[in-house]
Amino acid sequence: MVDAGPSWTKERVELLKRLWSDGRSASQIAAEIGGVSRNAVIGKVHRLGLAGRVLKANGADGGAPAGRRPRPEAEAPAPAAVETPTMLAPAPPALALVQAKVAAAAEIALPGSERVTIMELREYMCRWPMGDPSSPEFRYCGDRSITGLPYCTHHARIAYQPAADRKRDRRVVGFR
DNA sequence: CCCTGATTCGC
DNA sequence: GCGAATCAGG
Repeated sequence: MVDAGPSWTKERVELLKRLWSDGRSASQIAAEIGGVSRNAVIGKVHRLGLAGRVLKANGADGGAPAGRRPRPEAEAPAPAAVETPTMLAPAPPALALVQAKVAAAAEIALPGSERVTIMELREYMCRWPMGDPSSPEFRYCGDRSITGLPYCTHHARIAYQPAADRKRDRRVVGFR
């Protein structure tokens, strides 16, 4: 006689609780437990009333009307939006442009940096300029950008510095 | 394109 | 009760 299948046994629930309170993500917990999806983990967590970790550093935000759409009877096609490379052309702040030149002159070879031309630039790619925009060698970072932001995590930190941190000018060494 | 949790609803 | 689908966001 085999068991009816892996369900939320005491063991698995306790493991879930431990991992969740330990700060593990739902997908990691799902992989750890096995046999369940990340959605299953989240669903169980909510049913257990464990949801709402005081952790708000991630994309979790209460009050968002989500959920499965209630059985669509008809579905109208949506017009396709065309996006040309020109539309993707960045308009970086002057400060960022200067810093980009600094990076280009100093240390471009960042690990994991893809570097793409404007034609290769995709919506999800980092639009941080690298090199002289007037040069044929001009490239963009091309690394995976943060969704909703034009830059990758690395360049976003540079582009979006808190006002307090920007108060003092950064000395440009070896470039002017 | 990767990822996170939150919510709803058919089963 | 379960969890896929969906949503909202980084």
